[in-house]
Amino acid sequence: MAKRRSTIKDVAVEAGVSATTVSHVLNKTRYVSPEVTANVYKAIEKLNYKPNHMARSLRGAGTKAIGVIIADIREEFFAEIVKSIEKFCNRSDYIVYLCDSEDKIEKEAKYIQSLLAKDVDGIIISPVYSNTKISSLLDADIPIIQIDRYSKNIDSFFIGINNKKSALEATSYLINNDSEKILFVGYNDNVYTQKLRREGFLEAIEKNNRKVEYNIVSLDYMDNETLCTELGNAIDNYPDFDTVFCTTGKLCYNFLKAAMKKNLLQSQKLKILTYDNSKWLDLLKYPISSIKQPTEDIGRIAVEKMMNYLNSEEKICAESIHLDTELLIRK
Amino acid sequence: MAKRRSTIKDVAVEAGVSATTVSHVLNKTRYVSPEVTANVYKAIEKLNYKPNHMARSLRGAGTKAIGVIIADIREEFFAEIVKSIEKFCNRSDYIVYLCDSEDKIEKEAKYIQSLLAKDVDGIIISPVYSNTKISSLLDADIPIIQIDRYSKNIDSFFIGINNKKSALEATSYLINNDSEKILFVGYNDNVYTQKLRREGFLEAIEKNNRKVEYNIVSLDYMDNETLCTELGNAIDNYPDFDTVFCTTGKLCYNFLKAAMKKNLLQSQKLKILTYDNSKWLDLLKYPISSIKQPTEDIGRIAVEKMMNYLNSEEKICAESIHLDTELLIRK
DNA sequence: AGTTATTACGAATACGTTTGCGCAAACGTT
DNA sequence: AACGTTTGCGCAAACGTATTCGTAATAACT
Repeated sequence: MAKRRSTIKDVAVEAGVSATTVSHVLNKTRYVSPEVTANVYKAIEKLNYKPNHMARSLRGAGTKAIGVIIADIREEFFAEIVKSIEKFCNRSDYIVYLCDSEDKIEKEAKYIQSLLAKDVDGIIISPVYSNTKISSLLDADIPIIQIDRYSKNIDSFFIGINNKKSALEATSYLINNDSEKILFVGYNDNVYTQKLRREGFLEAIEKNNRKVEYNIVSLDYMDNETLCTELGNAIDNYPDFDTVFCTTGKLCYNFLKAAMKKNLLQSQKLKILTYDNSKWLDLLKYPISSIKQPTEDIGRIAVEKMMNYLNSEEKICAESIHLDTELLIRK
Repeated sequence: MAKRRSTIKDVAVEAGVSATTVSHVLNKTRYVSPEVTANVYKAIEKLNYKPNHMARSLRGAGTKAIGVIIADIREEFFAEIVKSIEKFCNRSDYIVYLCDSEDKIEKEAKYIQSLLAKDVDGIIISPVYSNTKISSLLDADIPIIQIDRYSKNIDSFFIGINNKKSALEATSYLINNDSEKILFVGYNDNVYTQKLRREGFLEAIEKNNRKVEYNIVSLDYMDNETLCTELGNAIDNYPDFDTVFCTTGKLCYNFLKAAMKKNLLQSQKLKILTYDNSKWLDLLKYPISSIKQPTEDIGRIAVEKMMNYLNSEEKICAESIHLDTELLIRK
C-alpha cells in the first residue's frame, strides 16, 4: 500500500504540461487552451489528484477553516448555535474547528493559541468572561466575531441578544402576574450575559410599584451534579419564594432536579421562568415559561459577517447587533 | 498593522544562529549548547515567534487535527460523544473538525473529501448508512475509526454498543412486565444500529412464549417537525398498543410530542421505552424507561485507539468493540 | 605529532503549491 | 519585410519548516 498521493507535478507530467499550467487550469486563473485543459482534467482524473490544501495555504491563501469556541457543546443553546454555524460555513466550503472551553479561561486561551497556530481564517468565540485580556487575540490579524457573550477587551463584531431588555420584559411579566417573592438564579457577574440579565431583572423590580421581594443566587460554572447540590442548598437558604427566574437552560434543568428531590414541584404553586427554550419544556410535568433565543440567527449572522470579512468586501469594525428574544408563557 | 508573523529565520537572525539550530532547539532533536539554546529562546520570546503548523505539516509531520463526522450535533447522544472526543483529543493536543452530516450521504461524502484535503491525521465517523461505499476513504492512508454505526465497506476499528443484545434485553423486560401489543419505532434498515435493534426486538418476541403482538414503524431521518407529523400518523394507523419502544432519543422525543397532541398521555397506561437516556427524562410528566449508552466511553476509546494508531504503537486492524448498555426503568 | 572521535553547528534541499516574469510562436499592421 | 501585439504556456522563486549531509573546531587517543 502506502500509496503516495499524487501531486500537481505528477499531473503535469501525465498531461505533458508544466505544473504552472495545471495550477492555472485548476484555479481558472488565466486562459488555457481547451485541448490542454481537457488533457489536464484527464490526467487529474486518472491519477485521482486532489490539491493539497496545506501547501496551498502555506503559499498565502487562507485555510478555509474557522475556529468556534463555546462553553459546552452539550448545552442545547450552544449546540444549536454550532449547528447553525456549521451549516452556513459548509455552504461557503469552510470547515469548523470545534473548541469546547468548558467555561475555563485556561482552556479558552489554549484553544486560541491552537487555532492561531493552525492559521484559521477567523474565529467565532463566546468568551468565558467579559473582562479577561486575551493578548494573543489582540494582535492576531484575522477577523474575530463574538457571539452570545461579549468581552470589551476583544475589539470585534458582536452578535447576541438584548439581555437587559429581555430580562426586564420577563420580570415585568412575572410581577404583573402576581409574583411576590422571586428567586433569581444566575452565574456570577464576570459572564457578560449574566450581569445584564441581572440588571434587567433589578431594573424591572425597581420600576415596579408593587412590593416585590427577591433573592439572588450567584453561581460559578460547574457540572450538573455540583450545580444540583448548590441549588438544593439555595432552596434551603431562601425559602418561601413563589417564583424562580433562571438565566440559562442548564441552571433551570438543575434547579428542577434539585426542586424535585425536595418535593417542591408537587403543588403547582411555583412559577418558573428560564432563559433558553429547551425543546423538552413542553413535555415536562411542570409548566416552565421560557425566553427563546434566536440561536439559528445568531449562527447565521456570525457566519455571514465572517464571510464578508474574509472576502474583504467589508472592513472590520466593532459593531454590535442585539437580537430580540421571545417570551413563551406556559401555564 | 498587518504585522508579519515572525518566522524561524527571523529568530535565527535575531539569535545569531542558523534556522537549522533554531529548529533543533525547538524540537530537541539534537544537542545544542546551553548558551545558544538560551539565546534562541530569548529571540523567540522577543519576536513572539510561534511555529507555523502548516509549514511543519507540509514537511511531513501530521496536522494534529482529526475529523469527526456525526449526524446531528443537536442530538444529546452525539453531543455527548463529541464532547468526550473533544476532551480526550485536547489532552493529546489534537484539535477536532466538527462535521455534521445531517444524516445525508452527499454531505458525508463532501466532508470526507474536505477532511482528506485538509490532511487530517485521522477520521472518526458515524457512517450514515451501513452499505455505502465511500471510495475516498478506502484509499486514504490515514486511520479511520467508526463509532456508533458501522459500515462494512469501511475497513476499520469500531466502537459502539451491543445493539442486538440491548434491544433483546429491553424487549424481554417489556414482555415480562405485561406488554402485549408493542409499537416499535425506528429508522430504516440501512442504518446499522437500527437493523440490529430491530433484530433484537424481534428475537425477543420470537423466543418468548407469551402471545405478543407488535407493529413496526420504519422512518427515514428527518427534522423534528416532520418526524412529529409522521409519528402522529403512525399513532392513528396502529391503534391500541400498550407499549412503545423507540430506537433513539430523537424518535422518542417526537413520539411524545405527537402523543401529547392526541392526548395519549393522560391516562398513565402507556408504557414507553427508548434508547438514549436524555437527562430530561427524569423531569417528564410521564415515566419513560431508557437504554443508556456509554457515550463518554465511546468517545474516549475512539480517541485512545486513534492516538495509538497515530503514534504507530499499534497496527491498524478491523477490530470491533461492543459495549454494554444500561437499562433504566422508570415507573 | 599524527590520527581519529567527538562536539556543535550550517548549507542545502525537499514538502506541494501559487505566481511574477518572461519567452516563443502566431498573427496583424504598415 | 520589419515590427508590434497577442496568445499560450514554462521557469523559477517563494511560503516556513524539518532533515540529510557536511564541516570546522576541539578533544582523545596512539
